[in-house]
Amino acid sequence: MTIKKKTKDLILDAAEELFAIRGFYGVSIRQITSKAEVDPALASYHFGKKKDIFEAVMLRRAEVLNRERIQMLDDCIRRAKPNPAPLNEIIDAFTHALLNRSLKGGDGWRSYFAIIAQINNHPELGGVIMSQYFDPLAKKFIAAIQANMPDSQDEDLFWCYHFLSGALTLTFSGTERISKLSAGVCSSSDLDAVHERLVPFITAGFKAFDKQRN
Amino acid sequence: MTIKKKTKDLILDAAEELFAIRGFYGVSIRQITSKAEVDPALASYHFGKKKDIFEAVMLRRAEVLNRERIQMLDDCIRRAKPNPAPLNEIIDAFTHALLNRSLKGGDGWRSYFAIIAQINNHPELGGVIMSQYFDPLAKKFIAAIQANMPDSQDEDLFWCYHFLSGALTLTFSGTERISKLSAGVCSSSDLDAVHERLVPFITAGFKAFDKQRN
DNA sequence: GTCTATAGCTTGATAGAC
DNA sequence: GTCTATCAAGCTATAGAC
Repeated sequence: MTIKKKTKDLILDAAEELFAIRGFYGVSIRQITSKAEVDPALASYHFGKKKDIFEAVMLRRAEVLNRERIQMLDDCIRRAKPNPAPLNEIIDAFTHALLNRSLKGGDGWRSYFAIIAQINNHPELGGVIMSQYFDPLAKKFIAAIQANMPDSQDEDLFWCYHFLSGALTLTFSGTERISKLSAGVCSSSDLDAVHERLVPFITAGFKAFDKQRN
Repeated sequence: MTIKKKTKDLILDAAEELFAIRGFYGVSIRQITSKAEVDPALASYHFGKKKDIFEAVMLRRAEVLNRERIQMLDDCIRRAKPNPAPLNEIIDAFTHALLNRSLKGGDGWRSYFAIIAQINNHPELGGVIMSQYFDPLAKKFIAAIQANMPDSQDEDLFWCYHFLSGALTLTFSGTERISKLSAGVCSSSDLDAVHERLVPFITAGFKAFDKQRN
């Protein structure tokens, strides 16, 4: 039943796990191929340069993720018609697939999100790689929020999106800081707990800029 | 007038700037000493190992920062007595010194905060270094919030703090992503704009978990 | 597709002269 | 405190045999 994994995937799996912990520069090709139990020369044969391995890691899961998120957004817009979709459902559509994969997707997904968290907060790469993979989707979500808050100002909404992005990616980072800070009351890996709190928190934040309601 | 900087500070300045852009592993000791225009051997003479340079960079600005923040918190608590301090003032006390230094503190401070953003989202270091330097202060702020929202649940507050931390540090990261996403409507470096929006956003988020108000 | 072998660098760290 | 010189190790990347 278990089919032997292709070399390419073995390399990507190993690279994903190592990049998540030590970042791009903290990992060597030899460490990757060693963890993948594959010859070092095969990395450049299959991918080319080290940067190409990293981009392949990024790309592999981005597509499936964004497809799910757009699907959820479209669903909640359709359900609400002819009214605009409720704010909390929009936020949930934005975050649900991510939190869910991060919780139940296995180690590969967890590593992937840890990389995303680092990239998003990286001064050079955040504006390039994150934009490349996620801006088209971000624009769709902001448009949906605009439909819900027609009198709001663009600048407010973009900044709110920015805060959402920061809160969300820190959650992915896999830091156990909140466990220590709360003396065990909270656990970083308890993504159900985040699930229940992130959406109301962010929704309330956006609503603070709804001119119609205030 | 201009006093010649000591070698130690030259090294720290250069290291700070380089670590901010490329992370710990992405920077070599030779790159640091070269930028500092100082002999490579002096790095280990003054600091020891590479990790010691990094920790010296972290430590240098943490103390002055936390002193300012605690001062502001104590002030707003004293002003409100005998009532609990208002939520928005507590959040402002938590963020004001950081945003202000990041805006007007010069390049060194900007680099420092970019490092903080990366560390906070780093799976290994976030739970160690951030806790070490900032958890005592975080606990004071959460206690102040608890005084304002006495019926709230601890678990809710810790998670809200976590979201605050993520939103705040992403702002420091210096990514220009929001500039691109908003097609120029917002600019990452316009920290006045953040100043006006972060506090109401986060305050509203916390209030969503205030049992007394809902 | 896989592996051996290796070229050509750069790295962290230090010993020892001044 | 500063600098020269250097070591051993690790690095990316590839050429060429199988």
